Amino acid sequence: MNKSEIKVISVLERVGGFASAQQLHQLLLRSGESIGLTSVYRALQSLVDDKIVDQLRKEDGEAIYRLCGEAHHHHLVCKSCGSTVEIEGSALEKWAKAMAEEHGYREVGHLAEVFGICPSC
Amino acid sequence: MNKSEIKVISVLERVGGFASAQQLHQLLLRSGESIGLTSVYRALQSLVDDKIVDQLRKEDGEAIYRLCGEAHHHHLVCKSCGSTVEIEGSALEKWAKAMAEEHGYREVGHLAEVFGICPSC
DNA sequence: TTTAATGCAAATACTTTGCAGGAAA
DNA sequence: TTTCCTGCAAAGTATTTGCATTAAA
Repeated sequence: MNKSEIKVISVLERVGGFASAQQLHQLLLRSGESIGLTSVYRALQSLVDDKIVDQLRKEDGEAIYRLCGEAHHHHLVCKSCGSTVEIEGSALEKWAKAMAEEHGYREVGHLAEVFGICPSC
Repeated sequence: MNKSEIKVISVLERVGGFASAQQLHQLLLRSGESIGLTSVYRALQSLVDDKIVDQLRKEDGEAIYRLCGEAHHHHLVCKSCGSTVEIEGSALEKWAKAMAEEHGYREVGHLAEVFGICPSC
């Protein structure tokens, strides 16, 4: 955990939700921190790898980040405004495991996302 | 509905699931069609506006498209050799629907992929 | 002729990488 | 020293736009 990562975590805490790398960089500069955009990207990437930060994509393809809530979860994403909700996935885990076992697959992982239009859109 | 849009719809029908603009363009070229990447993007954008095509983003930010309301299946993919098996997904559909309803989401879709190491690898 | 469609090339936006200088151990 | 950290500048990638050419009506 280096300086950049600490700075990025603290600004993510301050934001309390999703923000893009560019926004986080601007916020850091405005609060007097000295940090390059490159370091923000590198810190975010490392935090995502360590599962400390969640990464998602807006409709326009820009990545947005926030501090992780729980361990393994999935997302319900609004196609219109991009707002997300973490959802419970034990039924999905079981399904993925069952399907993989049925076909003799080992070291099983999965990827899932549910999308739609949220109530406020 | 112009020529490009018709070509894009037909290749999406052939694909039967999600594909990126770049993939669709390659597929069209390989099947002997003459079309520019620009036209593929323009056709997709127009089809998305008309709600004929669904647009999503992969984790890496690339946009993927599929025909709306199309019944689809899922794949079990081998991380090692890339071979795939079609798997049954009714449990997953139910889960996705339940999660979305619980949060008041409409026009629900989902994206899921299971991966692992296949028996022969 | 008037309008719409097409595609190349350039522009754009976000993100990643190469590399050299600097900090830390 | 040796290793890691930084950030500028350059490169990379997906997508969009300007513009001149072509097809269609």
